[in-house]
This record gives sequence, C-alpha cells and structure tokens, in this order.
Amino acid sequence: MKPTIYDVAKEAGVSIATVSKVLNRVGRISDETIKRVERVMKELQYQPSVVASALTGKQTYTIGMLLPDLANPYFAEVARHVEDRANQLGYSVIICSTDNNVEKESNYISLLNQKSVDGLIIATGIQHEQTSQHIMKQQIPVALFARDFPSLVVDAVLLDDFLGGYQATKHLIDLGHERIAMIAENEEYLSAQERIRGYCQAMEDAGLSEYTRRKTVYSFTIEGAKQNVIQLLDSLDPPTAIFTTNDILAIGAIQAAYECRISIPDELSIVGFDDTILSRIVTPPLTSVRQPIQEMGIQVMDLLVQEIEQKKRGRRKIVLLPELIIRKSTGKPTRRSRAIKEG
Amino acid sequence: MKPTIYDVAKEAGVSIATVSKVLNRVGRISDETIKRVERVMKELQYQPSVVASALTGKQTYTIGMLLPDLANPYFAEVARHVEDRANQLGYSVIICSTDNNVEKESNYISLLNQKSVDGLIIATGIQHEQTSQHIMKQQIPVALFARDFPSLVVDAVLLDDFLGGYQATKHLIDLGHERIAMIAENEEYLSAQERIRGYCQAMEDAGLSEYTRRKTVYSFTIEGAKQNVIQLLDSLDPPTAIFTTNDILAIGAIQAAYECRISIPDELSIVGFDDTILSRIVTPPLTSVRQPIQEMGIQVMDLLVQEIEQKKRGRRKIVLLPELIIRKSTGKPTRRSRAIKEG
DNA sequence: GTGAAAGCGCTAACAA
DNA sequence: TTGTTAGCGCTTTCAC
Repeated sequence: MKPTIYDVAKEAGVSIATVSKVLNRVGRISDETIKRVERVMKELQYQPSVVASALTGKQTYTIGMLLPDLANPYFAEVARHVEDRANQLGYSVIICSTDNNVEKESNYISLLNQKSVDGLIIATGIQHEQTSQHIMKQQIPVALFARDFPSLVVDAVLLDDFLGGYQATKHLIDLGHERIAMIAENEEYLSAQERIRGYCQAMEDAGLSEYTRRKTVYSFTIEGAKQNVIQLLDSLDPPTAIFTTNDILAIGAIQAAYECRISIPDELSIVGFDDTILSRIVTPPLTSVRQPIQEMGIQVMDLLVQEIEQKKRGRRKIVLLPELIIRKSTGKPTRRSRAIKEG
Repeated sequence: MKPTIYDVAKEAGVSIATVSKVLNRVGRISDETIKRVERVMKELQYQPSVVASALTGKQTYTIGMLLPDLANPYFAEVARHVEDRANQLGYSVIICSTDNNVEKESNYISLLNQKSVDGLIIATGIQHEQTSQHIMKQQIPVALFARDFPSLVVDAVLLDDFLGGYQATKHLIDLGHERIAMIAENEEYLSAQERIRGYCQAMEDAGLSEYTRRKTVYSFTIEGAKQNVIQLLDSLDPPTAIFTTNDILAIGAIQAAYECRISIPDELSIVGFDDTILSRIVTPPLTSVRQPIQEMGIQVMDLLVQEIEQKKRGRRKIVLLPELIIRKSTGKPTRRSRAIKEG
C-alpha cells in the first residue's frame, strides 16, 4: 500500500497534525521536527493524497476544459498551451471534446462537477442556452476562451476578430485586389460574425462592397470550401483574392485553385485565419491572421486561477490583438488575373 | 453548498446507507424506497462526489495519458480517440505533454499518482529507464500506446511498423522506382526502427539495397527534412521516390520538391507515414501508411480498463495492421525523372 | 511547538 | 429491508 500520513507520523515519532503542518508549511514547527519529518517522507516516498485533501475542503487542482474537437489542430494547440500554463500553476486539465453537441456538453459539465474540478475553461463553440444555465447552477469558476456568452457573468479571453478580418482584407486591398470574395464558416459563431464584419468594413471603406454582396459563401469543411471556390472561379467575374474565416476553409480554396490549375498567388491570393500549423504546411505557405494562442492560453488560465484562489467572480474581458502573418499565398493581382474579368 | 448524501437521506426520510445503496444499486431495497430516494435526488439535483467515494477505496474514474506533444496533430488525434472511448466507459482523461523530457515525465507520473488516477496510458516517446522504474514503483495499471518498453510488464497496443515500412516501399518499387531514398526520424524510437527495417527489407528483396546505403537521412523537423531532400535532389543520382517515416518529414520533402521546381508525382514520388490530417491537406494529397488510430485508441483503453477493473496485470500485446492509403503523391517514374541519372 | 479530535462525503460490514 | 457505525487520508481548530 501507499504510505499515508499516519505512516510518516509514526516513523517520525510525531502526530499526523504535525506532519500535515510541515506538508502545508503552516503553524509553527521547530526546524528540527521539520527536518526529521521531511526526511521520513523522502524515505517512505510519501505522496500526499490530493483526493483526501480535497475532501477536507481543499482544491482538487484539476480543471476541466470543454472544446469542440481535440483532433482539430487549432484546438489541439489551444489545449497544449492551456495545459502548459496549468501545469506551471500546479493544475491538471481534463479535456472534453463536445463536438458542439448540447447533450455532451451537459454530460461533461455534470461529470466534471462530480469530480469536483476547481474550475472550467470553455472553448466550445455554439452558445447553448441550456449549457450556460447548467453552468450557472453549479457554482463553479468559469473562464471563456475566444467566446463570449453574454448571458454568463464570467471572465473571458477574446481575440479582436473584427480587426483580424479587417487586417486580412485590407492586406488584399493594399496589394491591389478589388474582387475579393469571402468564405465563412458557421454564422452562428460570434467570432465568425466579427471576422465577417471586419471583411465587410474593409471592403466598404475601399468602396468595394458591391462585390462582396455577391461573393460571400458559407462552408463548413475543406471539401465544401473547395466546391464553393471552384464555382466562384468559374463565374463570370471570378475573384482575384479570397478571404476565409479559418485555415481549414483556406485549404479548401487552395485545393480548388490547384484543381482549376490556377496558380497561387499569381492568379489567386488567399488569406486564412488562425495561423494553425496547417498554414505552414500547405504549398504555398498560407498568409493567415495569427491568434496569439499561447498568450491567450496563459491569460485564460490565469483568469481562472484568480477566480478559484481568490474566489472572486468576474466579468473581466481580455481582448488580444491578431497579427497578419504574410506568407506566399498572397501577392499583387497580375494582368492575367485581371484579364479574366474582361475575358 | 452542494447537497450531500445526508441531505438526500434526510429529505427522503431514510439513512445515508440506504441512499448509498440505491446509488450503487447494491443490497436489497424496496422499490418504493428506491423511487422515493431517486425522486429526492432529482429534486435536490444531487450529484455524488467521486472524491469522497474514491477516498473509501473506490476508483477515481480518471486516467492519465502521457504523450510527447498534444499540439502534434498525430497525438491530438490519438488523444481524441482515447478520450472518446474513455468517456464511453465512464472515465475522464488527464492529458500530459511531456516533450519527451525525462523530468517532465517523472513529475507528471508523481502528480497523477497523487491524484490517484486509476491507470496510465503511455504514448510518450523515448524509453527512459528512469521513467519505467518510476512507473513500476507506483503499483498502477499501465497500457502502452504504439510503444513497447521491454522492461515493463504491461499491456500494449502496437502497430506493425515493419509491415508499414515494407508496404510503403513495396508500393514504390511496384510502380517502377529503383532509386528510393528514405528520411527517418529519431532512430531511438523502436517504431521508427521498425519502419526503417521494413524499408530496408523491401529494398533488399528487390535487389535495390545498394542505393539505400547512400540515401538514408535523419531529420526531426519539417525544415530539416526539406534541407536534406534538397541536397538529395541535388546529388548525382537523385532519388525518383522518397519514403519518410512520418507525415511531417514527408511535408518537408514536398516543400523541397516545390522549391526545386520538381513536380510531384511526375518527377518525384513521396510516401509518408501515419496518415494524419496533414496528408489530406497538402498538395498533392499524400500517399501515406495509415495507422488505425481510432481502433488503437479503443483497444488501449479497453486493455487498461480490464486491468483496472479486473485487477489483472498483463503483458498482452495487441498488434494492429497498417494500411497504405494511396493518394496523389506517388506515381510511376517518368522518363524525365529517370533521365536525371544519365544527365 | 505539538497533539487530540472532529469532520469532509461516502462505502461497507454488521446489526437490527 | 433498513440503519448504525467505523473508517478512507487529510485539514483544522483548540488545548496543552
């Protein structure tokens, strides 16, 4: 059996109270006793049970993290950074992939509650009223990652998605593009909406909004985006550039271009969003709007831990700024690509 | 405060023992009482504390999973499938990225032990003697994922890596390639060694091993692989095909070809390994040796749970078979690519 | 400085 | 069929 606090106490010739005190560095214990107890703990390879300590009102030092799908490279990266920060702060994280499914969300929240996690990080997508109700009921600290549930009084770390959309589009406009189409993911996401808004604003500021009205498409998968882009490229006034609200859709656009034998960036420029590992892997490397994922992971974990340890409920919002990473998928529109219009 | 078993007992007019019994469906309780207790539990929204129940000798229904890096798409996918299966079986999983660092491994193992996890899944890379010692000390069920630590008496789910390497290389040989180079990751990994062995065997079986001796290169990163491939392509008898021991390295090879303006698969065929999401995303889509990751995740979790619940230590090995997924990155060698030799 | 003892929420004999 | 009670390993008053 694993040694308990009793074993240590007996071996060191003190009471368990004393052992507990040296363990937690509280109360006043003589240096001598501390030394002795610590030596015994080492000898016995004693590891205090966090289960037992949690039962007496202390924390479990475990948090839950809800996200749509861990297999998605973006969320994997998010999880990695959150985990790193958690580990630095002495916490472990239980990761839960919800597939944006209300029922799974609910089940996971109950489960995590039964396990007495100290807090929750929520990066799951759609705002389910039911889920947020469920969360409020459990009196557990929560921090939101890159989402805002207006109905919840909780801390959140956000990205300025509007700015990201604007930057991406502005970059294309500055290069000289005028026919800039957009492929967007699910409109329900607040962050997607903001990215779209950024795109629209940039187009409007440049007096180009007429084009956007006809060339905005929604897709959810690589394949969907690919098909949509093939159609776009096949239309009468095909775009010379495309802005997509995430890297996955951008990949679809790249594949479409490849299939149509349209070269990137010579005939078509593409800008993605999120700057996931995918953007560095595709050919050509993708220009993408970078989220400071690591920084966001640190911030969200810090917010949560502050809530947990200082027990102060918050509605703090931390908004971080995106950064456009320019790679090889964007360039000036060439005569050839412009020519398509007249052709 | 959250309701406890006492609240339920009081409200239902029974003892806590009775509540506990209906909770765990043990003993003989009248239907009537069961109904009443269950109604009260619902009314109070009672959730039994797994912390308390774990303290009385029951399980925590939480397992730990050690892997090198969650941000790596391959491991993210592995983690997702393991998590899914765990959830089905009533377990949660704490994911720990070790970066293949001995110290981190040790720390995580201690931590998980303090948290009384029911078991460990280890997918971390290098076989640290220290780590395995550490594991054996804690008397905790362990299952290995795609690794084998010969020094540990534990269950493992493995891939037939040798076969995978053989299949990939055979595919290239069957297409007519003779100058097939290999880019391998760290030789220390047993699985990498096996993949290499498969490649060598296939080359030997085809009487081609002379070439392999000169064209085997080791890289760890995309960039490293890229540089290595650029050199290979620049040599006197450049390969017409390349086998890489993982998809990441294959991506490096693709980028090298792109940079050297060598077209794939016309002038150069490439086969990757793992069939991660990356293989479907690059252009052209990558021919790759598929690991049945989902099946492996299910199996490893099942092995672990059997160990946990039936408390039987095992040394069972389950070996699953790889499958070559042929995409667009491989084709027959053309006259042009052959010509390079004479050129 | 140190220890005795109560209690955290639950389980599992053992009684009744 | 139901209840009493002694732990599980630890923390935390409160005495000494």
